[in-house]
Parts: sequence; C-alpha cells; structure tokens
Amino acid sequence: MRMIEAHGERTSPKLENIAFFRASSPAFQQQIAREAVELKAERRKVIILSGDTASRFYFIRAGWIKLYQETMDGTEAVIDILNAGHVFGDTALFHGDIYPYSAEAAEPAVLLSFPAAALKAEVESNPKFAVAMLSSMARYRRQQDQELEHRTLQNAPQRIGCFLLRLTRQDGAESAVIHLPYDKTLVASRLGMKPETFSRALAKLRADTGLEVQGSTITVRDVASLSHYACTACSSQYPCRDVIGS
Amino acid sequence: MRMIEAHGERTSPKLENIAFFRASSPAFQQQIAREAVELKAERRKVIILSGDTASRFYFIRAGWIKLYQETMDGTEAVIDILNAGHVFGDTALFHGDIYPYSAEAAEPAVLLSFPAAALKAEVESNPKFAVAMLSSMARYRRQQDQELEHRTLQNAPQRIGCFLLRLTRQDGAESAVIHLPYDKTLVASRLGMKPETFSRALAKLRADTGLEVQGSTITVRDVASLSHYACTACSSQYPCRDVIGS
DNA sequence: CGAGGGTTTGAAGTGCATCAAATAGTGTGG
DNA sequence: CCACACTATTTGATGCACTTCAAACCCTCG
Repeated sequence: MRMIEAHGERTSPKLENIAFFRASSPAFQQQIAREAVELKAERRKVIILSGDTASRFYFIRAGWIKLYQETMDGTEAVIDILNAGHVFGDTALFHGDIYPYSAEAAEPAVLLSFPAAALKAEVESNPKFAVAMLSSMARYRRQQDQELEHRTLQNAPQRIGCFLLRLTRQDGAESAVIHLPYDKTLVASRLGMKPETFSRALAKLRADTGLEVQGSTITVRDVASLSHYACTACSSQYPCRDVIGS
Repeated sequence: MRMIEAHGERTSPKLENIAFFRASSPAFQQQIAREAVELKAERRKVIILSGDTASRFYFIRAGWIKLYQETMDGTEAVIDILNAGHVFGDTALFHGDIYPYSAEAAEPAVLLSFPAAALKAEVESNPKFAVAMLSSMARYRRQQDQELEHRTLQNAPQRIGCFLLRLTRQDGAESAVIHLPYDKTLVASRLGMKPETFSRALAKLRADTGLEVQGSTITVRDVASLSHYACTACSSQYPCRDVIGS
C-alpha cells in the first residue's frame, strides 16, 4: 500500500477542520491559508534540518514523518514518528526560530506548509489558541516522559508489546488485529533498538504471549496476556490511552 | 552540607522576582501570594503523587526535587531532578487536574505551594503569561528530546561526561571543578543507570579523560578532552547550553 | 564507638549490539 | 508474466555493556 491518495483540490485548504487550528482566529486562518503550500514528499525526503532557520511549519495530511537527531558520524536517534493530523516545526517559535530536530518522510507523505511568522503573532494575540497550544505541548511532554520511562524500565519485547497495545483501540476487546504503520526497521528505531533485536524480540513476544505474526499484520489473540506481559514494567496500566483534560 | 538556609521572613513572598511569574499579572500575583504556603521538606519526603488530584503547584526555593514514575513492583524511573527556581505540578492543568508524575525531595528542600485553580484563569486571560509558559514548556520539551537522544546514543561513561559538562559554566575555560549537586546514587538514576554502573563508568571516565575524583568533587583538567569523549555520540557539540530565543 | 546509608569492588549472568550471511519481499524492466 | 536488483527481515555466532547479587569499605552522625 504505497499509494498516495490523490487530491483533486489545489485551492487553499479549510483550516478550520484541522485540530491544530481549531482555536485560532478566522483572520489568522485566512491569512495563513493564502500562503499554504502543498508538498508531496517521497519516502526518505528530508523536510527540515535541525539547526536550520525555521521560516515555515508543517501539517501532515497523509503519510508518516520521522523526527530525529543525527550525530556527526551519521548515527541517528528517532525522537518521534508522526502521522496525519499532526504538526511539526511549530515549536521552533520558541527556539530562536531554529528547528530543534530534523524531519523526513518515513513513508510517502503529503504536507501543508505555512509561514511561521504569523504563528507567533497569533499565539501572542489569541489566548484561546495559546492555551490550545499549551495543552497539546503538555500532552506531548507527558508522552515523552512516558517514552523515557519505557526506555528505562521495559526491555525490548515489552516495549514492542506496549507499542502494539497502543495501536489497538483499547476498548476492552479480547483480541485485536494490528497493522504495523511503517517498516519494522523504523518501528525498531522508534523503540530504540536495532532491527535484529526487534526481530528477535518480536519472536520472543510471540512465544511468550501467543500472538501471530504475518508480515506486518499481527494478531493478538489474548490482549490481557499481552498487556500483563508489557505493562508490568510500566507505571500506567493497560488501557493507557492518554486522557487529557479539556 | 545538609543545612537548610534559614529564612526569617514568614510574609507572603515577592512573586515578581520569580522567573515563572514574571509575565503574570499583578492581580494574579497578589491573589496567589496570599494563598502561598511555605513547606520545608526533609530528604525523601514525598510532595506529590502521580495520579493524585492536583489542587496546588510548587515553586522550589531551595533544595532538589526528584520527579519520577513508579511501577507497582516499586521500581522507579526518574524523569527529572529540579533545583531552586523551578516549578512543578503546574502542567497538571492540562491533564485533567491530575499530577502526571510523583515528586519527592532528593535533598532537604524549601518549597512554596500555590493554588492551581488561579493558574488556569491567568493562563487563559493573560496572553503574555501563556506565551511565557509555552516558551518554558518548549524548552523543557527540547531538553527531554535531548535526554532521549542521550539514552539512545551515549553509553554510561559518555552520559556521565555529558552530565558533568553541563554542570560547568561552558565558558571556554580549559579546566573546571565540579561539585555533584546530589548523591551519586541519584545521579545514576538521573542518567538511567544503576549505582554500581555509575561507579564503574566514572572510573572508566577518569581513566580515559584524566579527570580527578574526590568524593563528590570532580576536577576536570582537560575540558576539551572530556567534551570530545562525550559529545562525539551526541548531535549537539560542546558548548551545548540550551540557548532559547526570546 | 557503633549504626546506617552511600559507595566501591568482585564474580557471574543477561540483554542487546555487532558482524556476517541467508532468506523473503517488492518493484523494475524486459 | 518472469528474472533481476535491491531492500527488508531473519538467523547465527560472538562480544561488550550493563545488571545483578554479594560483600567489603567508607563516611557521617548520633
């Protein structure tokens, strides 16, 4: 499934349907929509580079975007992998207009980019929008705290288990069928491990909790068993959806 | 040096001198100062518990506060360790008034606590304050991203080296004398390793970069050598102070 | 001086990484 | 539609890093 959905429209997008802009003023939406640019990114295409001057920020329409940091010798640390509906490059506002991370398309992606300058004005003049941004930033922060916890307390198979559980609806169903949203290699780096380790850890997870693996489709027969296996080494218990107050 | 500085004053604190409140309105400051409570916390004293209802947030006057998460079996993951000037418990605003982490005094501490309810109103009504909070949240987020990078790319001795470098003034001086701000055991957990590992890794660091260790006083003869040793495995290069735009 | 916590050291085990190579899968051009 | 090229994934063998368990040491403080 490597296809990019075709978009007929080339006109300015309707920003009011995008969660990120929901609390922003109509004036701002109009202004920014006029300057929106659609960008189709092939797999591996680099969108922004850590340290570059941030003139624009990006909304993901489709595909997956990897945020990462890279050392001089080329090794990289994946910070996060975002999908449709998310925004990135916006926090550069608070870093002297310098992107704090690099971003590239992990899967073919469709992006909308907007001028960053207007964002600052809107944040400063529209309290509702500022609060919305604070709220999403807080949610993100919580997520990162949890990520750090996982790296500290969970071993490789448990991290995979946890990752799989977070891909389910968490609605109490006994079993679930999961589709890995991107490469196993990428999942591995997302979880801070090598591809080889991922492969072996998944095999171990299969042996220990009885899930079935066929390519990137994974069937969890016994969600309870998997959650017990993974969530034992975590401070939050299974239905661990991030519930965030208004 | 286990002494708590004596504070004669028992009157309401002057909030305008606290960075966190700088952008807040005088009315808010007065209101909140009236309800301020000073709290002296012994080492190990638990201040807030993850999951508890958040009625107040805390400003650190002195000492060190450990933020952490704990699993049911008692193992804990340290999220961060804060010192004087920092605020914690404030982000509960954005998590349905539930503390997203636990906090305890890592060293004897003096805290000021304030009612959380007023904070929400101020954030919503004072754009300047909201932006200031956004800014500090963004800085924090960046820090956590870097933390994750360190855990991913640096080994134990390198993480210690990086930690030490961040305790220096980073002003280009050739050598530096560092005082560990708290227990080695705590430094270890802050860096995501066991005390034994910390001890051995510090010994290795000493052997490899020629620093001198006497208890919790560490003399770095050759800062350049240490930074080369540690920062090779990191995306940011040595004088890596978080410089954040206005 | 003795108690208790912090720190170091030793010996052994575990988990993940690394290097190397085989296998499976996918997209390409013929 | 098939063979080839290329990438993703798996598997094997081995090594290193960190942990674990245990015990000694050290330092501070009553």
